[in-house]
Amino acid sequence: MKITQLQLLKVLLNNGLNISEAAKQMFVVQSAVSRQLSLLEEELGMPLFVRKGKRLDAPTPLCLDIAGEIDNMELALENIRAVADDHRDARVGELRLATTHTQAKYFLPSVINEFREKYPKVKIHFFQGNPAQLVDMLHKREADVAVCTEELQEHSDLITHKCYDWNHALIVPPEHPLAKGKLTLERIAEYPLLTYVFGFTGRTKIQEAFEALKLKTDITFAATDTDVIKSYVKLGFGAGIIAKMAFEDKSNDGLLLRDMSEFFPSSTTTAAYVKSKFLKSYLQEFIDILVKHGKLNM
Amino acid sequence: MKITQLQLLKVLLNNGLNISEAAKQMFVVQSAVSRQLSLLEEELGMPLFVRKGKRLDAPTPLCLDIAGEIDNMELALENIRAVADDHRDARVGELRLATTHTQAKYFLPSVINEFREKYPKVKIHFFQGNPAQLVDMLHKREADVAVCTEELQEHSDLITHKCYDWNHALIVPPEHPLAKGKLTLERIAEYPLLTYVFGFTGRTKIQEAFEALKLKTDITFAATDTDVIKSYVKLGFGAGIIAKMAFEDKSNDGLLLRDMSEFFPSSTTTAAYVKSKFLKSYLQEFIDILVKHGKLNM
DNA sequence: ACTGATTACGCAGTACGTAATTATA
DNA sequence: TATAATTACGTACTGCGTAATCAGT
Repeated sequence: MKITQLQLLKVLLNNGLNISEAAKQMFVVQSAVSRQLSLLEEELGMPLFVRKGKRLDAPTPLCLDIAGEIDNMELALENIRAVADDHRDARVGELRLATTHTQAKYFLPSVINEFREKYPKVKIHFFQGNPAQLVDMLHKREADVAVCTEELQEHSDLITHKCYDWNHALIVPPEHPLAKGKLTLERIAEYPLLTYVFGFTGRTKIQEAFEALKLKTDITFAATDTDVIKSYVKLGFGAGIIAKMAFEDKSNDGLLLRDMSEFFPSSTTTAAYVKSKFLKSYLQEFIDILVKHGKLNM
Repeated sequence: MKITQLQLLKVLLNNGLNISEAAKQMFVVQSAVSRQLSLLEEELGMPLFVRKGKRLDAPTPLCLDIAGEIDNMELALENIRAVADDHRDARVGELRLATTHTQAKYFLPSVINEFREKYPKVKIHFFQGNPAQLVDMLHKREADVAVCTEELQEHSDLITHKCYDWNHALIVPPEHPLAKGKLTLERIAEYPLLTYVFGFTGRTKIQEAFEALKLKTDITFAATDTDVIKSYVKLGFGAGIIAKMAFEDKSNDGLLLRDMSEFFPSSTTTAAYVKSKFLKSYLQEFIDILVKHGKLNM
């Protein structure tokens, strides 16, 4: 049983059981993949895929049962390499950070700044996505750490660190009716709204608050990031509901901010990584900085 | 990075860092081991052992950090093989059972009997040892399941199943003064006692009960198994304190049993296996039978 | 016809063994 | 001196690539 044979199996599962495609990803020719797969099946004494003629049609139950163990093995191997890298030189390496636009733009800059000062030689890679994608990146080990607001606590195979709590706020142009007077959800619901798409930054909490009062909202427009929402609010498309901290920015030219913390429960921004992952020392420290800056923000 | 290179590292650590010895265990010559070790060190970019001239003197911190991950990897590989074996034929294989003498003799026979009827083709290997050794065997994966009374619940990397509770009892020859009259710990402490050695079958509970009353005991004789204790009790060496269920045996010829459940807290016999181990279907069922028979005993 | 998988065969890299060398107890 | 580790070199094996064959869309 060879490491590459087992990895091959995962690659096949992730590429529609296409041997040719798997071969490309592993930088070998099809015949090599075909043979290694046969050898592995022979060693295990059972087929890993049901064939339709010569094509792979579906994974066998055995194959699926094995897949999880291969994940464990790959993680162990990556950890071994990480441990060695850390012992060799704990100040170099890369940090693959998966996060959402809002966190990347409004929370992380100061964190990254402090981190870069301490570890100038660590290459930082940003990956953006929705929270579900971020979790997926962690599981596939394409990212080391994820930072976002939703979804993270629910996964028992992730270790999470609370960074900070925040609330939502309303942004409107000065001439908008909601710019003045007492705010209520009932009043707000009368106007077109712009906010985040589902799965992002507390969108469900917004939804639930309105629904709890049986209010129908006119969410004209939903985006993944605050900047887009702001732009359209400026253009007069309606009132925006955004993460409050996303307002602390120079480019708000003229928009008014109104607190909405009384209407929606606060959200928590969280950092996470996979449970049995070995954290190189600079990753460990990155998490520490994240949490520290989170506390400063509160 | 090759599987065998990583396994080699564990073998070295388990054999006093002796390359020649490791070579024997891996069925290759010394030079092969030496070279593979060098290659691994080269790939990791750091030495795994500090050398004293040409001999390995001590593992580096890196080496120790890596060792745990290698365990995970080996476990994953063993699980893969086990899954495949299970899919190929779930009725054959081996069951490596680590247990103490008392459990092997008085609790397990009926369990083994039922199991063998269902799985006549599974080879059963018994390993005996003290509870600490049993745990060690699980960790080194030299045994699949351990059954004993102590030590198991405290290990968070083991999954445990309660089998049954039991109490201690006193055995004496008919002519012994303790054969008659009301039993008290004070009275018992006046006579020479025979019981289990430390680390076995509730010995600490016996100790603690006497100490709680500030009684000094004369434990003349301690053994790992009940049979030996019985023999010496018959020879008049003193009174024996044994697991009560160990009396249900033909060969007690003449010894008297007196219940002691009021003096010592009951003990629990438990089955355990390592947390992330894949259990073949017959192992799963073996555990079920263990628990079932445990309940019958209560 | 075209895409995709298997089989056959030659070549290259890797790992082992034997043996010589060097170092330690 | 005996034991243990490294280095050198020849050999066998394993895994890849090219190419031909076979099967499905």
